[in-house]
Amino acid sequence: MTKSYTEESMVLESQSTANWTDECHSSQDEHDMDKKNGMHDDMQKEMEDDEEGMNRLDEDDDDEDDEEEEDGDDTKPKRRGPKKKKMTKARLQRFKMRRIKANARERNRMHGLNDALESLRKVVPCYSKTQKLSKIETLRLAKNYIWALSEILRSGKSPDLMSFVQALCKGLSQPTTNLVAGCLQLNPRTFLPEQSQEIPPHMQTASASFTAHPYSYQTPGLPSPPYGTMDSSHIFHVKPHAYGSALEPFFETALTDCTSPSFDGPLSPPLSVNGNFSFKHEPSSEFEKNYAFTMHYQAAGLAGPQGHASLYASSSQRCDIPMENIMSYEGHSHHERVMNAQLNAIFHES
DNA sequence: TAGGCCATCTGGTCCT
DNA sequence: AGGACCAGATGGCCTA
Repeated sequence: MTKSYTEESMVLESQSTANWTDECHSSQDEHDMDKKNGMHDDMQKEMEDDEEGMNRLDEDDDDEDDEEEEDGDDTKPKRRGPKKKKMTKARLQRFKMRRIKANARERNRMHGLNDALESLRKVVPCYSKTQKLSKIETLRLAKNYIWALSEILRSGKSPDLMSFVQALCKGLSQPTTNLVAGCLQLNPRTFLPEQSQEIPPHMQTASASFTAHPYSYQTPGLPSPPYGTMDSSHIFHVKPHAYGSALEPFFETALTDCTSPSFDGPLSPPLSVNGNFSFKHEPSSEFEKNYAFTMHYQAAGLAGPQGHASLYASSSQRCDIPMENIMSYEGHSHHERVMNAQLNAIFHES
């Protein structure tokens, strides 16, 4: 393993590996993990040395004071300033010990972070055990998801399918976009830039109106593609509007869609007071059948009409969804449970 | 083979 | 002093 060597670590390197070769009561867990992760041979050797050093720490610690006084080299002129402590064997070992413990903590911390990320993967659309979203894509999708749901809550209107998916995929890489589309049983090409002209006029309108995502990834500081390639403001060449007003057309369109012949239900908020969160987009043509997509979250026990009823006109007014079109999230029931819990929390906390 | 993603180590900084 | 957090560096794995 190549490391960024510091003075201290180089000393460590040269002294420790040569001297501490005896008893090794190393942690089997760490070794297994390292092997699993394809740890370098010399890295493993290093770890072994570290652990040996740890085991011998107690013995050597007793000698520390004596060794610290061994500084007596009279031939060199004395240096001013704070005396730099000599890196004695004991100090080296203490340093190594600290380093080992710090490494372990850091590993645990990162594992905790990864666990949290894994939890996040499970509650955003497109959870798959087999094809995991990358960390960065998970965060981006989650952010888009939260944003989209917030807008639904804020406006109290159902978004149309295409715009919702576009919102989800905003700023995501092409592969992730495909993945999300696949999970939602959509054809990703239907909302990719080069295919935009194939989108039915009403969908183009809806999509175009959803282009003012305030947190677009099309910013100079971000890495070059594939990131940021899905910003629909450049997809549809529509001028971004200011946040807030920008979404209104999107939800207005959704409203229109919901009252169009494609929807047999009345005007309906996607998320009712009872926590019934549902989209409906019944395909009205062969073309649209490709986009069959639904979400249906049943959140029992959420605040009743007295709670957040004011947000939405009536909990009984919903666009219900044909169950045959239910989205194909892996672990959908789990997803639902988590969502229910989250909605519960949201409604009960506010 | 290049690029993306990831796990790990490491040193620095801040806080208790 | 020690722990948490962070960012940089590095090397392994995987895929187009």
